[in-house]
Amino acid sequence: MCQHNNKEKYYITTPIYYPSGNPHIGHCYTTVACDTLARYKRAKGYDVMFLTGTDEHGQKIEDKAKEAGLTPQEYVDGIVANFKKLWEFMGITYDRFIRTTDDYHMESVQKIFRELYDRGYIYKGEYKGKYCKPCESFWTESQLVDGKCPDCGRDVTDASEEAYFFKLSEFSDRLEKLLTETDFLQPQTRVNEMVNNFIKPGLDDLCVSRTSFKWGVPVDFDEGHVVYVWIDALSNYITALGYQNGKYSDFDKYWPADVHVMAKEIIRFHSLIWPAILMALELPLPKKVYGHGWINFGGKKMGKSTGNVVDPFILGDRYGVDAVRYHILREMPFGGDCDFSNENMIRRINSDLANDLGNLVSRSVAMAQKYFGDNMTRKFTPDPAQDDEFVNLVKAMPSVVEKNLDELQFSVALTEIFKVIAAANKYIDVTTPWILGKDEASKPRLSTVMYNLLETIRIISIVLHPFMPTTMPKVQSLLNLTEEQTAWDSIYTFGVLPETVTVSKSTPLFPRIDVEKEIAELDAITAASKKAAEAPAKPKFEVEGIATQIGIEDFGKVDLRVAKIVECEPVKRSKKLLKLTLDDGTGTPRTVASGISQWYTPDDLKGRSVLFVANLKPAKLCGVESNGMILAADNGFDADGKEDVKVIFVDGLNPGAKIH
RNA sequence: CGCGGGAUGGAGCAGUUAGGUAGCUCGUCGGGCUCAUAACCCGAAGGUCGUUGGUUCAAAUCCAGCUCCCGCAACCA
Repeated sequence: MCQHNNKEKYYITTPIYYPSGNPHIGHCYTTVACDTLARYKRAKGYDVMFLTGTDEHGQKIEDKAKEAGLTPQEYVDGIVANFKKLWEFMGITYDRFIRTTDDYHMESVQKIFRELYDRGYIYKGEYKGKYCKPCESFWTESQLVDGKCPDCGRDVTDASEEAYFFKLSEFSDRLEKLLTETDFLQPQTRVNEMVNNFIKPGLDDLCVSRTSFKWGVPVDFDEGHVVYVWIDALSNYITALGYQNGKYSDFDKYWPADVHVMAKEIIRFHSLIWPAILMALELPLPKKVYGHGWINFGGKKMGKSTGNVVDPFILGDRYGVDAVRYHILREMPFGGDCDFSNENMIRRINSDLANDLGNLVSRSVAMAQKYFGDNMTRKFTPDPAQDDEFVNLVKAMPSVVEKNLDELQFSVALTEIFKVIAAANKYIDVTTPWILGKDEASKPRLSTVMYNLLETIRIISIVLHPFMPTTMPKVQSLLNLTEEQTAWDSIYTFGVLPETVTVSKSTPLFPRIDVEKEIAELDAITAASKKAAEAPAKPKFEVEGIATQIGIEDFGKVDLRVAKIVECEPVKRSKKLLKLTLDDGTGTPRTVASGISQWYTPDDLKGRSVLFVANLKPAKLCGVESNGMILAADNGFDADGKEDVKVIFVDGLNPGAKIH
């Protein structure tokens, strides 16, 4: 073990998670990966700082809390407790947990915001959006519901509000260099995506304050403004070390971070916005940003409706936390996505953990006891033909594992370890201990074979410890290993195990799972939880509140007409739009785009008559100019729980007929 | 022509950067062993490497076109 006085530091972070819902298996992956790396680095003697936490501000939290009838703080407190419970359950050894609602963080954010302002990187400008006067609230285009205020359903007007902007555009060149000329962003395949999508088209300055909601860090020099997510959330990586606050004081020690780990959807924020903020603050940049893939289900992104059992608590309870940790780290390839299924997980647990690893330990320990009792003494009797290849393989493994762990290639590291496990099982077959055990004269040779096996198990137990922190100590206690014999640096030497090994009786480390029975049970759980989740949502067809009263003259402004659909085709580049050509009675064909392709195919619509708003201002949607709006009803939810929309057909009426 | 990823034996993947007998895990079938968690070891079957064309002595690999899948972004008048 390298016990230097000045231990090298290692600072690793997960993102701070958004607690608008409970944690799921995706959060688990990121956090388990970081934990494994943190444990590995600690074992190697690094002074590790492993940070995780939660990003608790913003409109969405405000809304969710309201829905639940709680204050935002009460709401996030509840969810954050669940996150912490899960991390404890999964054996996560984070050193610090930051919440953006922590006083010290909020204090730091205010100072950082002011510092950026003082340095001239933040300026006051105008944020354009849609405004609902009665509600006094701003909305973005995408928040609108049918072009109306999502709160009250009334019309909104173009308006702009005061907002602060960060001069992201100024860092364009430096960011491009950072991405293309260094290995800052991992995996490299993401670099093109960032450069082509965001840098080349030109980076816009970033809106970093809002006045439309209150749940956030107030801008301390301009009342009414709240710091928007970017500066609030990203700066957690430095405020948690005490940057601009008195809570902690190890910024100088741990910054810059050695690696920020995250899922790919937020790579953009960490590879563009975050470095730019740090450049503006004249702080060192993190050494590496690593974006991993997603855990999908049946090739599709994770979603509530997929109905898989993905509750990490349930999986951990049934199979053991270490098995879950192993599976997700083994399955996720470097940079890519992986597919999660209960079948795959159970199969992998059975074959890798029960059959190969568990059984290897079990049979080795059992033989040692059977032939030598509790204390086995090696009488060194090598057989190069049988031993050398195997022992050399074991000796070569640690450095390969370390290399892959350093590069966050967990699945490759595990594959390498399990090659040794397979080789050990084969070694037993080749050396046939049960034959050696029959003859007293071959006992010395037998003791050597057993020693090689137990020594291999010792080394494996150390390299697997960061991945499976609950199970490996059990293995080590079977061999009654001392602290030196389980130290990370001892894996480079084959022969650390003492000549006389004390062996304890073993019980199966990973019990075999009955696949069919287990799948059936999981399916039952899935069905039950799906039912429970849907029960309240399903039958509900809520009648929307009636909008505020209008005069007849207001209604008169809307020119409703009958039209016959003569042509209909999907709009390229769009998932939801259909392009309709209408006969509106004027003799001039009229083009209208309608977001109904989820519910209707072109053939459903051709030749049918519908109602539409004829005097709506034209708008361009995905390259199609739309001159009007087809009337349709929000018909609640269909049998699958999906939104149901029905176009109002009026077949037989004359195109152009006016509705009043 | 918005951006990116993918298509390899029944399933899941590696191999593509620096062209040259197509590899791994699971599953299937046959055999071996009996120390072990009906586990372990050996062997076999099974692939025109999405498609078309090009470069080359030689292409899963390089080039061009096409098809399909997934995601991001945009959009849901």
